[in-house]
Amino acid sequence: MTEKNEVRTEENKVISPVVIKRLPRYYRYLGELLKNDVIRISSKELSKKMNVTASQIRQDLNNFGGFGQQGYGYNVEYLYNEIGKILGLDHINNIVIIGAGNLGQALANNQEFDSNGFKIIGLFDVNPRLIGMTVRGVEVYDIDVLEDFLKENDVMIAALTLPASKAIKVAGELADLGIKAFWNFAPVDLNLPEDVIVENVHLAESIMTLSYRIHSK
Amino acid sequence: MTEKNEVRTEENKVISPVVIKRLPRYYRYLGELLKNDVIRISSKELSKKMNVTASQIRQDLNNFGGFGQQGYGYNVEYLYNEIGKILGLDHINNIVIIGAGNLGQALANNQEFDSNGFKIIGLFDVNPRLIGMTVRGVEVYDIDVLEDFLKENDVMIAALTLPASKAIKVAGELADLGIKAFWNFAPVDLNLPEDVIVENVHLAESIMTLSYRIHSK
DNA sequence: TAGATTGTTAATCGATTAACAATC
DNA sequence: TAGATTGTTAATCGATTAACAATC
Repeated sequence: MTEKNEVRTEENKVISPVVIKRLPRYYRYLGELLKNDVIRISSKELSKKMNVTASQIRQDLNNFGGFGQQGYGYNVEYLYNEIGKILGLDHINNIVIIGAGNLGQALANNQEFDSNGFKIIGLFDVNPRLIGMTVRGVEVYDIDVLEDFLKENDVMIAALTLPASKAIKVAGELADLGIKAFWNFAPVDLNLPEDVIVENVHLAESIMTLSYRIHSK
Repeated sequence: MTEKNEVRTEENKVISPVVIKRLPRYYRYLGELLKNDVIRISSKELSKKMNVTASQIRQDLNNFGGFGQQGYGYNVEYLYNEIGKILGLDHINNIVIIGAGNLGQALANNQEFDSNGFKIIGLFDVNPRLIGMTVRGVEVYDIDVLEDFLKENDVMIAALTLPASKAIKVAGELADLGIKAFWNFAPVDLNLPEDVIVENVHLAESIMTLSYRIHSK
């Protein structure tokens, strides 16, 4: 009996979402260390840099296996690569961006995604003034050709950078066309079938928590 | 003895960050209800809409006071306004955006911030091709005039939409100039004095958690 | 009044931290 | 070997859910 949207390791262990959220930050810090030619690091050293406990780092990593060595710590390059694999960054993940406004263009321009295997292969919009232009070599297509585009390309993720009202409709259509993962920037909750994954980036909610902290001081 | 960056109510109660993060979502749902002329709602009804437990809603709200009424539920407009006050949305929060690229422009163009009291009063960049242009009526200034601008304007928040390498330096300078709250879009952790608040939007980390869920299925 | 629903206490569940034996 | 540090179990802490008396 599997719960909806559960995430499990190969051994079929359930991994807590809070652990998953921390993995990319480990990955970023390890990437920095790697860039600085650091060969090995202990959970204690890393914990100081990252402002977390060494215990948490070891607990988190051991959800996925033993990557370290007693008395030594962790090999930076090995751990970096292993976390990359866990996060699926050893694959190319093709992305379409629905909504080619500033936000869609900002995502297309972001080099950080590229370098982690996220490949933006098309932008889509209804606005004729945007259609035909290119952003970092990626073309903006008429949204009418999206269905055909999806048939011809192996798209893993649809990023939704359009107004809330349109996002719901488009997400439903894309889900019907087989898209199983959405990166949603519209300020709305998409109600999609259970097997569809949604990651929300709610910017207004983000700045509101900042505002809270300012005003509650 | 107060812990660093703690957040307390008027009664000096510590509010958990997980509760704070949920408030904007309540606010959004209540706003929708208000728009649809719904007068009152019970925690049970709201819990169904939002996919959380009624218990959690009542617990969360009661951190800040009793906003409901036994046998009735909550008045939508009243609760909406009260949560708005808790979040500091009854103030105008002036924002400067440092980095006038696509992302900075996307934030400046976002009407959702405006309607919640977040007022973008200036964009700043080093790029002469951007300086002088306006985005939704907001001017892009040379970053050299930022110091003077901050003296003449009551800026609450600096949004950092520039490369990681530059973000650290600029954040330090802005903190020295008295900015106490940062909305950081650069993929780096800013290490600023204890009394400075930072809200991070790490987009690459967001899409990596999505990737994890795709590939761990 | 009777029914509904809150505010709040108690019970449960999950996440974090501490501790330490295993071992490199 | 001695010192260091992991992997993992146990203890603590915090968050969520359940339950229900209070009361509108």
